[in-house]
Amino acid sequence: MTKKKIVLLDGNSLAYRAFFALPLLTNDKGIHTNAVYGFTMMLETILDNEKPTHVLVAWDAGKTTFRHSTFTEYKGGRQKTPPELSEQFPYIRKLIEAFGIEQYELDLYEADDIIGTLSRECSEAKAEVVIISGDKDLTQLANEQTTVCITRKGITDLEKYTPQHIEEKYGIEPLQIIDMKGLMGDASDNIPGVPGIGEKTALKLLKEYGSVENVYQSIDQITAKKMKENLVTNKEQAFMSKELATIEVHAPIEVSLADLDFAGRNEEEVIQLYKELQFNSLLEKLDAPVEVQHLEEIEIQTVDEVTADMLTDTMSIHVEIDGDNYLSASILGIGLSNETNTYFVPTNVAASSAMLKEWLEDHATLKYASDSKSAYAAIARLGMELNGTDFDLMLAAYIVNPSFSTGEVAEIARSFGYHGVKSDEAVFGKGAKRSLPDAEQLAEHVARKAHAVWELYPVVSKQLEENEQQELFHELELPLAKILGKMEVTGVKTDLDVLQTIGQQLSERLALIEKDIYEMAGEKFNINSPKQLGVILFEKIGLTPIKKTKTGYSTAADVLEKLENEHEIIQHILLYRQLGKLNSTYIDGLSKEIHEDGKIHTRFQQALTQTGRLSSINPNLQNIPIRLEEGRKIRAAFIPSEPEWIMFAADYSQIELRVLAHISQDEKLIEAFKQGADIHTKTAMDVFGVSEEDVDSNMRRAAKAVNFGIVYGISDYGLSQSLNITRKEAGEFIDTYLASFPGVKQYMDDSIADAKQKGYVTTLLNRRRYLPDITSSNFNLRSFAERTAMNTPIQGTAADIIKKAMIDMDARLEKEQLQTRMLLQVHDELIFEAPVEELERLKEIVPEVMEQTLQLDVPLKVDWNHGKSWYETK
DNA sequence: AGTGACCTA
DNA sequence: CAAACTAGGTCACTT
Repeated sequence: MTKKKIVLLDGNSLAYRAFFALPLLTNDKGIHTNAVYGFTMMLETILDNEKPTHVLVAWDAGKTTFRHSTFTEYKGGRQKTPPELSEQFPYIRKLIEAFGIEQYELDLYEADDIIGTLSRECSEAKAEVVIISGDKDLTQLANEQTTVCITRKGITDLEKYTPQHIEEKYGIEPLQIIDMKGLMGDASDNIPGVPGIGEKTALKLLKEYGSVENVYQSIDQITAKKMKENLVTNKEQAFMSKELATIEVHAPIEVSLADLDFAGRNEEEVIQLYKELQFNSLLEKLDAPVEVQHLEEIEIQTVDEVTADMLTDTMSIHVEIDGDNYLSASILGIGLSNETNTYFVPTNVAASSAMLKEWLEDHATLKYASDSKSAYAAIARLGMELNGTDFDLMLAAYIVNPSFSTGEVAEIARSFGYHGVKSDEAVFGKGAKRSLPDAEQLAEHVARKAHAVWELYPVVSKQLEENEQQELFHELELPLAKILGKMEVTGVKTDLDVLQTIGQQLSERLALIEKDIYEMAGEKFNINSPKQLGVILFEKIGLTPIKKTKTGYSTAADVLEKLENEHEIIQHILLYRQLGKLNSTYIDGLSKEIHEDGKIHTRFQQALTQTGRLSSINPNLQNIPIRLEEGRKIRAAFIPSEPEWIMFAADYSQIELRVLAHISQDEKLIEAFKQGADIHTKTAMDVFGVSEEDVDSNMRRAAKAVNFGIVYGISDYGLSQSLNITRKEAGEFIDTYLASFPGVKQYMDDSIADAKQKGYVTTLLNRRRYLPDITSSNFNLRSFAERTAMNTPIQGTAADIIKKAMIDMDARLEKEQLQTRMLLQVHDELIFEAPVEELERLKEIVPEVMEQTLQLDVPLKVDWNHGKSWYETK
């Protein structure tokens, strides 16, 4: 007989974990399904990986447990279970049943105790036990037979706690986890512990004394005065905490190993349940027919000729592309819809229709687009223009809430309660299995997307109205989409020869460095593999690892820099990495992106970032090297597309700090910018309390780092890292800064308070970002939300400003009938190509337009440069 | 598909 | 106490 293997799952803990790890999903009946889905994924993975002979899911019985008679406040202060999760518990139970797994709960006891008791019984019987939970408390149960798996991140990533792992991680034995909890407490269970003692201190005490009892027996040996005092005053509390943290391994349970036989799941029941919950991807895996989504009946007409009666004053439009790159992938067809009709126009029909062209180009007929930028660019490829765009579903949804915009019509539609359109994945498949459906299905899908836009127009518009974001949408994002489309289609001329020459030189240098590294290491290995590099540096050469990653030793640049004096191989590796990056990403990567027209056509994602910035992809032209000269040379490859033209670049100086001055209304900061002072020097004067002449370069550097930190939502740790000083010193810096700029301090506090009260923060032009984690009990999540609350209005307002400047700039170029073309935006910078005759005019209007686009209480300042390539605009 | 490393503002 | 400063994209390696 094969050896028994028992898997014990902590039902409540895993359900919570699944719920919070996944975004809210709903089935067509409006029941939330994310926790059930997550739980299912966990179950499938665990059963697959562990192949157990016996399984049990243990549940907490109710609110009151025997621990409450020890401490009435046990698990006090917990937020009540969200209703979206509560409604899912019955489904999780059904699911477990369908999987053929036993479930058990016991009055007055928690799931922990059931698991503890069973695992004791099983390990006494020498059976192998695997415990799965999100609660680290359970690690006290680990022993030679028992492994405790704790969810790490997401839902299927588990950290396995064996006695060895606990020893490595904490330096203690599993049972001492209880002592650790006794000393440090546990905020989530409201176990008090001893004040002032956290994980680090608790472990130190345990390594020295072994247990809570021994700590108190040897209390006189403890020299740290404050800690000793805390220990003495809270002695009772420490023992009580230890008791609370102890899992009962002799609970009066009525199940035993024999009851937990796992014979496999009932396929039919599982399929039935998956259908009800609409777990389509899981159904596919089971080779079960996916329930056909019930879609509202609409009549769709595929047209072989566009006729006048089809095209009305207002219609929605969706241009379907084969893939996501509308600049190069083929155009599959156009969907058009209004209140009476929905059409699919195949690409060849559209391309040859003068009637359609006239309608598309007419400013007086209004179009509601699914994604107007892609429509502009795609329609331009058919030799037509798109005018009269009055709505853009993707942009509108993004403005209402930047977090739920994937750019897919079906997904946006669903989040606004419209279910009449299938997801692209359902129609095309995904990954390697992606393929075009037959003509009829394609026509229906495209037409339905257009119809969805029509149906959603009033819904999303109303939301924009309620949020007071109509202006942001109509005056900023919508006109910008057209300009960005134009920029993408224009593209940037790129000189392949320049790239190849640099690439050649890089390759030669890399070969030499590679040889040196192999010699110093004494063997050949893959320098690009952090894993192999770690072995060479920290095992073979014997350097001291400074930081660890999840998978091994960290070999990040900041770690290596600290080791630079230890071994000469380090600097070679750093150089190899730096040059290798240039070669792979910038030389090879960019070369591949040059089209037949000799240009690179990036795409700007307008509905992606949480702050309102743009991002650039395929390729990313917003991260071309500049900091180091070797990389900067890449910029020489970006040149004007016409002979005798020049590149012209203009950037905002200190835009984020100016925005901070404006929105915080800090008098000193405003004054500094009004005087046109060097802001870092001015900051140094205030923070160090010296006069301008006495600010040395170190002070200025420190002040600059503080200014950056302030913009990012500062922490003492972050600043200490960037300045290589202690956390304490960094903290003092920040305090001094905030004391001398009280308006900034006030702004920081107000932003967080605002986010807590309203649930979101806003920019100057009323862009929103929701921050649900701002009230989280998880320190990490909450801190992150707080920094975001401080940073987003600043970064987002700067994004608003340059977007508005782009619109003004485009209008100005048009008005003055200039040939100059706007090519790129890099967050605080605009790059143009221009005929040399227009240079003098640009020097005047570019800074003027950018500086005057919005009136703040501080002036905006723009610097500009020009040259024969992007490299020369410095 | 996820991770670590490194490029930008 | 614990964890650790904003927003992105791409590459190579690994699973």
